[in-house]
Amino acid sequence: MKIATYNVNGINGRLPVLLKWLNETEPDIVCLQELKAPQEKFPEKAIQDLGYHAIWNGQKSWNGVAILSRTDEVQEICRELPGDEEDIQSRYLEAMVAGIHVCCLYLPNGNPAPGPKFDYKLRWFERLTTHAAELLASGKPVVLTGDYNVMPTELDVYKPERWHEDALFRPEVRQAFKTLVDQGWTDAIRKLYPDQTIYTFWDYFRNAYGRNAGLRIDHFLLSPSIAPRLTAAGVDSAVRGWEKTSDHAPVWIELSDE
DNA sequence: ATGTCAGGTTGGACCTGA
Repeated sequence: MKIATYNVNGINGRLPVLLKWLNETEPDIVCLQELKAPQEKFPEKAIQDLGYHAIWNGQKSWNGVAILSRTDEVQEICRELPGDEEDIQSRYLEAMVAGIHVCCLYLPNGNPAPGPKFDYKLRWFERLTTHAAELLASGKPVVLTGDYNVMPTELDVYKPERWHEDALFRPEVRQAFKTLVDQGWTDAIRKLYPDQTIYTFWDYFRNAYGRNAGLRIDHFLLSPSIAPRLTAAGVDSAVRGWEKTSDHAPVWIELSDE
């Protein structure tokens, strides 16, 4: 079974790219982030026509997450991260698919830092960590995936010295990611490729993709009950070179049958 | 500092967020 995560950066603006990629790679389960579309503007028909069930949590202009499945039904569990009833940003969606507890998240960017946006990012991270601990304690097979907006280590940044003050790389944020992973989660890409330079994002400026000036900020965290099933993982980086494409590339993992 | 996108709008040119 293949599970993918993809920050599409506008699902309607990038729809041809999304559909082409789905057709070519046929992931079983897909988590999408940055839909940038209100609930009623999700391209449900186009995605259904490719054979996918979908649930989504939309929002006008910004954010927005979705979970797609072409195997089993998607049984929604919740559409907000617990811990702040005043948080109205659509950044979280959790569902049961094919016996797997799938959590799709779009962690706040946090720039400029320091500032209220950075504070919001850290609070969001704390809420995620609290919720993740409960999921771990349940013992269920859980996949916690999406755009974390964090480069965990210097290996995940093309020029670390330029990013130390950025909200995606500041020590507080890297520590927050480490605290989360240290609960017992497996970073799928790093488990299989501990020393390789692997990026999932290249910004639109200065030919970043052409120069491979990238970041690794989209991650798969696996609970101990599912991590032993991990057989492969990768980034469909060629998609980043397509016309009218997102600044992120799709990331995927392959799981063996139980 | 630079640079490039998408979505949105006190309307086709500028704003925000990334």
